[in-house]
This record gives sequence, C-alpha cells and structure tokens, in this order.
Amino acid sequence: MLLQAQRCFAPQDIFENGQAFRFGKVRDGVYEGVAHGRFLRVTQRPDGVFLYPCEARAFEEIWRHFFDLDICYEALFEDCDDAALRSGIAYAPGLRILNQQPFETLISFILSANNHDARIRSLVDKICSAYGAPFSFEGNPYHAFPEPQALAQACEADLRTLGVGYRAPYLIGASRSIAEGFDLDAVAQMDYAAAKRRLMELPGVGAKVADCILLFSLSFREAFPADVWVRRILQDTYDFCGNDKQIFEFAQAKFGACAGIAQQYLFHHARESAKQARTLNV
DNA sequence: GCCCAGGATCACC
DNA sequence: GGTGATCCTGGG
Repeated sequence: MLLQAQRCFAPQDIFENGQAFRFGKVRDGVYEGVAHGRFLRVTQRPDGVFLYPCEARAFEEIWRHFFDLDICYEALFEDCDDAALRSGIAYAPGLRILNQQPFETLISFILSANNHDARIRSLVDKICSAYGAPFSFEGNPYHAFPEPQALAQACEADLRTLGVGYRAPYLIGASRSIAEGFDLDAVAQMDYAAAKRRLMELPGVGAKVADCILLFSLSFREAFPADVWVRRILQDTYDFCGNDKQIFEFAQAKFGACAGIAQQYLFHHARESAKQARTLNV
C-alpha cells in the first residue's frame, strides 16, 4: 500500500528516534521489522511511503493506528514559536509517535533502564528469538514478540544468560502480572495521572518508563518522558530544572496537550546532534 | 580494554 | 519526599 505525499512520515525519522526497537534499516530509506506478529517493510519513495505487505484490511485494522495516522502532525505545533521545537521539527519532519503493542512496549522499556539503544535492540531481539512464536515470510524466519505467559514462565537464570542482567526479575514479575490479569488496555481508559500510577505498580517500571509506555503504546500524548536528555535540554534551553511533577507542568504550559510528541522532536534532535559532535571530534 | 548508558530500587535521612 | 549508592552487560 502506498501512502501518498506524506510530508510527516519518514521511516528514518520514525524508527531511529529510540521509540521502537524491532525495526532496522536495510538500506537508505528502507526499514524492516516485526510488529503485531507480522513482518513489515517501510520504504520511502519519491511519491510517498510504501508499506509491504499491507492489504487494505491490514491497514485499517493494524497499521493505521500503529503509525498514528489519524493525527495530523503538520497541524500539531503550527502555532508554537518555540525555537528549539521548531528546529527539532525541521530536523526530523517525518517523525511520528507509534502506537505499539502495550506488552511489547512495557518489556522493551523495562529493558531500557540504564541501557543504550543498540543494546536494547540486541536484548529485545534475543528475547523474541527465545520466547516469541516463530513465523516465516517469503522464506525468511522471524519471531513475534513473546506472549506475557511465555515470559512469565521464563526462569531468571535463562534470561540472565541472554544478557538482561539485573532486569531479569523485573521482566518476569511484570510479565506475570500481565498474565495474571493486569489489564494494560484498561489503563488506556484512565486519566493520565491514574494511568501512570497504575503502571508504576509493575516491577521495573518507574516514572520515566511509565511515561514511555503511555506515550509510545497507549496514546497518552501529554506523557512527557523525562530522561537525562530531556532534563539536559530543559536546563540548557530553558534554564529550567525541577522534579517530575514540575517538568510535567512545564511541558503542559509550553507545548500543550501533545507535549509528549514535542518531547520526541526535542529528544531526537538533541541526541543526534550529540552523536554528530562526537564523530566530528574523532 | 575501559566506560557508560534514555533508570529503578533500596536504604537511609 | 528527597538524596545517594548499587546494579548486569556488551556496544562504542
């Protein structure tokens, strides 16, 4: 399926900002990965973005929501004159916030604690290979993300062998909660504060990870994950420093109801700039 | 080869 | 309710 003339949709901007760990670059403008137990290739073309395989029904049932296509990103911040946000949008105009599967997002971001992108990807990949249902597409083998029950039954030693380290009991504990009836979809129906509190009842889920789950899988666009990068940006750009609650209020006042999306432009831009600075120094 | 990462938790104050 | 030490590991 071809999504024609999408100004705010570029696979590079979507899959390389740290919100998703199972899609990787195959070559310039082409990303492949697995979501919802299916393979998907996303190709940037002159006439738009091509999704494959993606029949009309799969698009309506899965990918429209996955890529957050009911939101018009072009209109989101057109009235915001914040210079940092403007340059962030200019840097990655094709960025979108995905609506990923809640359990996958939960586990992925528990792994993200005190960890970096390349390693998170590697760990998620190993967990999928070990505990996810295998399937093949066009002759190539893939794995779905594991079901909660599968991870809940994993033993800590096996997970540690995969390299997850001290996060092993968190993964098992959180998976067990979900398997035993903790309803992530119900969390999506709560108001922001209640939803965040509820997620933080899960082992390995603190304020930042909870916000990531809310933003990247449950459509809470006000969730404003405050990691070290965001705190650095707030300090350097706005001379602002505060606790979680104060940061949330600052973000609401500055960026409005979709502050979380603004956060991702800022975060992505800051991190890529730092990356470039490092390579220039060497 | 060393360092460190997009944090959470626990022990203390 | 705020602060500081500690925690696995492999990619850069």
